Amino acid sequence: MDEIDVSTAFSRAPGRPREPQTDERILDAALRLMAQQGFVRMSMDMVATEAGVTKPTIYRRWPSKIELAMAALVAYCDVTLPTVVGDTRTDLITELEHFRHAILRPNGMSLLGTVLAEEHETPELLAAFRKYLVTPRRQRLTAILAAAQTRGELSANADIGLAVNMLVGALYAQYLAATPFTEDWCTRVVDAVLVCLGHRTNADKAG
Amino acid sequence: MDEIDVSTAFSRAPGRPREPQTDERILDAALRLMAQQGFVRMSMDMVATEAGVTKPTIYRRWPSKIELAMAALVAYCDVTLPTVVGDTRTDLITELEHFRHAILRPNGMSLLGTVLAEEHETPELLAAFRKYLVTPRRQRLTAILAAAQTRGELSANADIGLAVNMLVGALYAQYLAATPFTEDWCTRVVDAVLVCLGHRTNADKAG
Amino acid sequence: MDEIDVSTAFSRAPGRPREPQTDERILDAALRLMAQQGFVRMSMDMVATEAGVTKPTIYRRWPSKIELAMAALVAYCDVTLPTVVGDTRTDLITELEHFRHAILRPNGMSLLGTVLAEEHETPELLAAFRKYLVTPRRQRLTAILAAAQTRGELSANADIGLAVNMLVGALYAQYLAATPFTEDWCTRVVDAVLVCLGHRTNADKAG
Amino acid sequence: MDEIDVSTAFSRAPGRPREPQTDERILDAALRLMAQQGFVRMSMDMVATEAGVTKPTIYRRWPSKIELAMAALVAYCDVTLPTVVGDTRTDLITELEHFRHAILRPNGMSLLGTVLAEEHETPELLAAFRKYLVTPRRQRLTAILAAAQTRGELSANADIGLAVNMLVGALYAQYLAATPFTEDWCTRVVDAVLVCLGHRTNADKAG
DNA sequence: GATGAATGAGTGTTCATTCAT
DNA sequence: CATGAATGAACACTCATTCAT
Repeated sequence: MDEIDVSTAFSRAPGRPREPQTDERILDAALRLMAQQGFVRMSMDMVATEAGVTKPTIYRRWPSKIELAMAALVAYCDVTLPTVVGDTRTDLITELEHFRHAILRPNGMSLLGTVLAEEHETPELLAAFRKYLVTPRRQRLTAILAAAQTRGELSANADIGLAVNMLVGALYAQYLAATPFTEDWCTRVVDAVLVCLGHRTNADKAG
Repeated sequence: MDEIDVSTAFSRAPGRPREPQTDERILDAALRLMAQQGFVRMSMDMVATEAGVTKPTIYRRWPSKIELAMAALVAYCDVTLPTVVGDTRTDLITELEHFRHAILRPNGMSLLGTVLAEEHETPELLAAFRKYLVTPRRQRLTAILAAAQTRGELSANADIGLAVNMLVGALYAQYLAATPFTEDWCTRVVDAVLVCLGHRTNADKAG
Repeated sequence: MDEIDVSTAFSRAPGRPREPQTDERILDAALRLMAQQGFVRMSMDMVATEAGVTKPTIYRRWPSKIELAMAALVAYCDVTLPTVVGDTRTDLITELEHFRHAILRPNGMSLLGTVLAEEHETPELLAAFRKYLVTPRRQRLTAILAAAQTRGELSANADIGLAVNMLVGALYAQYLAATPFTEDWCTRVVDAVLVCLGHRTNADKAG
Repeated sequence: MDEIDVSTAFSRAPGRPREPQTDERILDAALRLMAQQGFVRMSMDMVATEAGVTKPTIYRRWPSKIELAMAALVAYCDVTLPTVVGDTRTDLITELEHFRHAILRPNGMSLLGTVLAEEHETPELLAAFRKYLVTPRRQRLTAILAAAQTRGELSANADIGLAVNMLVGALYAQYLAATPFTEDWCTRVVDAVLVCLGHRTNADKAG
C-alpha cells in the first residue's frame, strides 16, 4: 500500500486504540466460566485472569457483570446454522442433530440451567437466550414444517407448534433422564413426530 | 401387643427437645431461596433469617449447605401423586397435568435450572433431582404405557421410552419458548403422542 | 459384704452421683488437645467428644474453658518425682533426665508454648505452670545443690540460682536449636555446670 | 554507568501506586496482635482495623493469614545486630545483653510461646523463627567462642555447642522462673560459662 | 486505555456458653 | 445429673465494583 488509507487515518477514534482480540478473549473466558460454574460463581477476577487482562479492562467494555454475561451469551448463540435442502425429513434430522450437538457440547445444559436459574435475579439472561437461541431454532423448525404443510405433506390441521415442542423437548427430557443418546436418536424422534403430523411424501401420494 | 408400649408411654427423649416445626421452617426457607435465587445465592444467613432461627440451629440438623439443599430438594420432590384409574389416555393426561403444575408452581423451572447449572460444582443436586423426581415420574408414565401395550392398545413395536421423552419434554420446550399454556395443552400433547404409538382403545377394535 | 456401709449410706451427696472416672477422662482429653493444638484451638466440643460426654457435663465440673484448662494443666504437673540418693552428680543427672523426658514427651514444648503465648490473655495458665511445675523442679535442683554446698562440695560463693538456670535452660535452648539430644546429654550439662560451681567430692578432697 | 538510569528516572510503575507505609502498618499490627494474643487469636479483622486498612488490602499483599504471620515474624527477626570488638568476654556479654532486650521487649516471650504452641498446627512459624532468629544468634555466639578457642583462650576440648545452650538457655529459664533480672545478670552468666570452658585471656597466660 | 490498589459487604462455618427437659 | 438444642459473635476469605495513576 503506497497511499495512506484516508478513511481510517482520519476517522479512527482518538486515544489509544483497543487491543484487537481482547473482547473475544474476555467473552470466551466469561462464557466458559459461566457454563462451567454458573453465573454467580463466574467471578470477574477469574474472567480477567483467564482472559489475561485486568478487571478495569473488562469494565471499560461492559459496565457490569450482567452485561458481560449477556454479551458472552449472545456471542455463544451466534453459531453457524445448518443449510436446508428442501426434504422435510432430512432437514428436520439435520436441524435436530445440530441442536443435539449444541446441547451435548461441554456444559451446554449447564449453561441453559444457569439461564433458567437466574430467571428471577437476572431475567435478562433468559430473555437473551430465548431471543437469540430458542426462538430462531424454533422458527427454523417451524418453517420446515410449514413448508411441508404447504406442499401437502402434512395433514392440514397438524399442530406444528406442538410438533416443534416435541422435537426439541425430547432432547431435554432425554438429557434429564440421563440415558445415553443412540446414533439414530434424532432420526427416531423425527420419524415419530412425522407420524403424529400425518406425514406422507409426494412419492407416497403418487404411489 | 396387649401391653402399652412403655418406651413411648412413659419415657421421653433425653435432652432438650427440638423446637417443633423448626425443621420444616428451615427446609421451606431453603427451598424457597434456592428456587428463587439458585443454590449459590441461597446463603445460610438468609435461610436462618427467613426461618427465624440462628445458623448453628441449621448446622445442628444438616452439616453443610449442600446437605441442607439436598434435604430441601428431596422434600420438594416428595409430593402427593395422582391416582391411576386404568384408562390410558386419562391417566396420561392426569399425570402430565400434575407435572405441569409442578413445573409451573412458582420457580419450579428455576429450581430445575439451578440443579442443571450446578451439574459440575454440586453434582449431588442433579443426582438427587433425577433420583427423586425425574425417574419416578418417568417410571409412572412408562408403566401406564407398558400396561396399555400389554392390553394391545399400542402397536407392539411402539417406542415407549421415546414417547415418555416427548410427553415430558414438550413441557420443557413450551416453557422455554415462553408461550403460554392453553387449557387443553396436556390433552393435545397426549393425543399427539398416542397417535405416534398407534393407539386405539379396545372399543375401537371392537367397532 | 453383708452389711451396709453406713459411712457411705448416710454421708453421700444427694441426687445422682457423678460418674466416676469422668473427671479424669475430661481432663485427659483437655490436656491432650491443649498440648496438641493450643489453648485457643482446644474447643469444648472436641473435649466433650474425645471424653465421650456432653458439654454441660463439663461445665458442671468447671465453670469455663479457662478453669478446665487450668485443671488439666495442674493434673499434668502432678507427676511422680525421681528419688534422691544423696550423690550430687547422680541426683542432678537423674533430675535433668526426668525433665528431659517431660519436655520431649509428645507436645511437651507445645504445651509450654501455649502457656507462654497465653501470658496476656490467660495469665492464670502461666501462673499455674510456674507454681506447680517450674518452681517445684527448681526447688528440687536448688535443694540438691544447697546440700552439696553445705557438705562443702561446692565453693562457698557458688551462685546456685544461676546454676539452676543453666541446667534447666540448656534444655530449652537445645530444643529451640532443633539439634537432637545425645544419650549423654544430661551428663555433660551437669558436669559442665559442676565445673562452674567448683565442685569436688569429698573423695577428691581426701585424695 | 555514565547515563541516567532511564527506567527509574523517567518511567513509573504502572497502575495505581500502593498507599505508602501500608505494608509496615499491617506488619506492625499483625506482629503486635500475634505477640499479644497469639497466632490463633490474631484475626484478620483486627489486623485490618489496627492497621487502618480493609481486609482485601491485606490479602493483596499476603495470600493467607499464615503468610502474613510469617512476614510479620521475619520482619520482627530482622533486627540490628551488635558489633563484635574482638574481646571474648565483652562480645559475649554484649550479645547476651542484646538477646535479653529482645526477649524482654513487650511480649517477646509470648511470641516465642506462640511459635512453640503452633508447632503442630502451623510448623512454618517455628521453622521461620529458628531460621531467622535462633540460628543466627547461635551462630554469632558460636563464632565468638570458636575464635577464642582458636586463639587458645579456651581449653581445646571445650564443648562450644553446650556453652551456647547454657548462655541462651539461662535466659529462658530465668524468665520462666519469674525472678527479676539484675543489672549484672548477663555478666554473671558469661563469667560462669567461661569458667566451664576453662577460659583464660592471653594476659592470664603471659602472667 | 490499561494498570494495580482499594473498598464494604458478603460467604460458609465454628466458637464458648446457656437453656429446657 | 446428663442430655440435646439453641444462641450471638466471631472466624478466614472472596465478591463486584471503583479509584488513582
